[in-house]
Amino acid sequence: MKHLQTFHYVEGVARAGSIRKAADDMNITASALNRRIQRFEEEFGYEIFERLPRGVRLNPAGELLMQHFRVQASDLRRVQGQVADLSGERRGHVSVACSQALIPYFLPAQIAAYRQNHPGVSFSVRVRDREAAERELAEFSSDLALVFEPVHLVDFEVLMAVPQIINILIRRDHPLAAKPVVRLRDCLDHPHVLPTSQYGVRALLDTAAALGSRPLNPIAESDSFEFMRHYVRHENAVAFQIPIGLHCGPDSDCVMRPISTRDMPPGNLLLGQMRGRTLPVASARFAQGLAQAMEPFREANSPGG
Amino acid sequence: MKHLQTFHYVEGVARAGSIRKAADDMNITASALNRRIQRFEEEFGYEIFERLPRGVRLNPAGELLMQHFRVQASDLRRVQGQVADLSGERRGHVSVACSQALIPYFLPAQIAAYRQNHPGVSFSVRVRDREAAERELAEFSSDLALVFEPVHLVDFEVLMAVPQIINILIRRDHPLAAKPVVRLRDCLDHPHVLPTSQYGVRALLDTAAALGSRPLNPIAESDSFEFMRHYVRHENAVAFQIPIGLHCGPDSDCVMRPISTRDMPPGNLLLGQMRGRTLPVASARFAQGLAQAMEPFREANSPGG
DNA sequence: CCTTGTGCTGCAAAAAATGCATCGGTTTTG
DNA sequence: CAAAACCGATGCATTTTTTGCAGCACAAGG
Repeated sequence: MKHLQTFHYVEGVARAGSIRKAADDMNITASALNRRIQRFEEEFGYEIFERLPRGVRLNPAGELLMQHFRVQASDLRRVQGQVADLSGERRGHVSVACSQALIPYFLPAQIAAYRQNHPGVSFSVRVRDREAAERELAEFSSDLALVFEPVHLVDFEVLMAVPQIINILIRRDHPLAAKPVVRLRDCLDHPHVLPTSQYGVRALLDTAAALGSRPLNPIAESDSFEFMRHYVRHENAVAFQIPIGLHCGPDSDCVMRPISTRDMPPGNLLLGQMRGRTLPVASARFAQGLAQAMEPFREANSPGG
Repeated sequence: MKHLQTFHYVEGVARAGSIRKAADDMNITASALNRRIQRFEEEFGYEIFERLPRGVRLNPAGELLMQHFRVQASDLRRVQGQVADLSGERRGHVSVACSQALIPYFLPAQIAAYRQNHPGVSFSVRVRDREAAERELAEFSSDLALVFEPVHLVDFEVLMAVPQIINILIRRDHPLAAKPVVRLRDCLDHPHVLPTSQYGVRALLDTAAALGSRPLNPIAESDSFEFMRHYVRHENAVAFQIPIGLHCGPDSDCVMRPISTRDMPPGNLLLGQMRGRTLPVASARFAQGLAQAMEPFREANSPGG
């Protein structure tokens, strides 16, 4: 959209931290870009960048303005969606920031199901840790966030919450597979792999371990749940996962077992949006569908096994 | 602001109902304006005007877009206000749509008081009947509305409400001046002047008269409270007014007397804004002050006498 | 049937944005 | 301590975009 060009340029400069770099990124001359900024500052009435010896940086006024631009751009997309809707097209675009756990099974299935009814709607799926997912919402780069145990919850409007008991993922021949429910201390006695600290599962494990005064002693740590999932097959270790993230069929070589709630409280898987924002039609509908689909996972133990 | 130029043009065309007329109004050629519209429609992806044989008219998509533009423009002003605020200027502009009753005493005093502390803030005061005031809010042409007995209340977010007992305004030598509280039927026995039907006072009188099965029989009807106020001096008639609208000092030749609440329920004087909107700093502050100043008028009878 | 008013379009002129080279400044580097 | 590397700003020629003018086709009203 043409009249948002200024926004695009300002954003580029803010991101690059220098007009020249930004100009390079956006295939424009530094002088042209520089003048665009100057022109805009003039008509806006205030400088929005502070000029540093090594470049530029948004000043508070600029931050305010950027937020305004983001809202504006997002709202324009919403209007376009509504217009498409009333011309019977049901088009649109939905962008979701989500935790890794949702990537393999849950989200693909949900999106496919939604697209079956609305082929005109396209999706962006971004894997983000809890922190980044919330930031995406605030910056209007994502419409929805689906995260396990979000950190701040400022500007995060909860659309749906389902408690999730943390499960361990082990091989069928692992000694712990015999019990239907396992204790945390038993898990820690066996070799275990842990997610890195930016993940909600790790945060819960950290506090639980501290309370039980049993130190975590991971043989491996990773920011990839997929890695951990595959690793347990090799060394017969214990991995941790929330039930919604994994389906262990009866013919799978792995099983899941819930950790006793006496050791660890369930964490919350939250579906949320930017507080106060009016979502585009497509996103709102999709969120509704997601919420419905999340319901069965409420307090769910390891499904199958 | 440059990037809102399209908005300005679209609005002009929508208002004029024809591209050529709008072009004339806005000092631009019809061809240039026409092409702006076309270009915009192209990049927006949908037509926003329906072409009629005698001109153009916004289609539903266009209506949606206009609303978006209005929000956007209003939000930009808010941001500019905030920026001015953080550079310590405390500038801004407040626009108020209000009923006639507030014009002579209440609003001038309030605005003067506010401007004493914030000389950088300017004001627009528009006299509007209840209907128009609410429309102004919805179209973002006014930040605040101060109306007696609003009609629809959709999109009207109430910031403050004070009940107002309708008073009669009469000369000191009028027979009804003897009683501290008057009955409606007694008023109707005397010659009386009434506001026209778009006003809240009239609406309340209409229903009360209907309930008491006593017909209204105005010797004069006017849309100007000022006219009615002066008329009572000439023919010794009865006029109706809400207490906040008038100060009758002890040396005045007129007095006010409340109508018994057995005959008429108090109406509400409401201060409101567009639902869900974030007001500019200045407007929000001023609204706060207004609300405080309204408090003493709660259920107030004729002040002074 | 002609007049009036509409939106639309080809073409030349005017206006705006861009690219290039360069200046004056600060920081980094050798 | 000087040279190199960046930085934002600016003057000027060029390119791109926008505008104005004139005229077209079409529909309504007299």
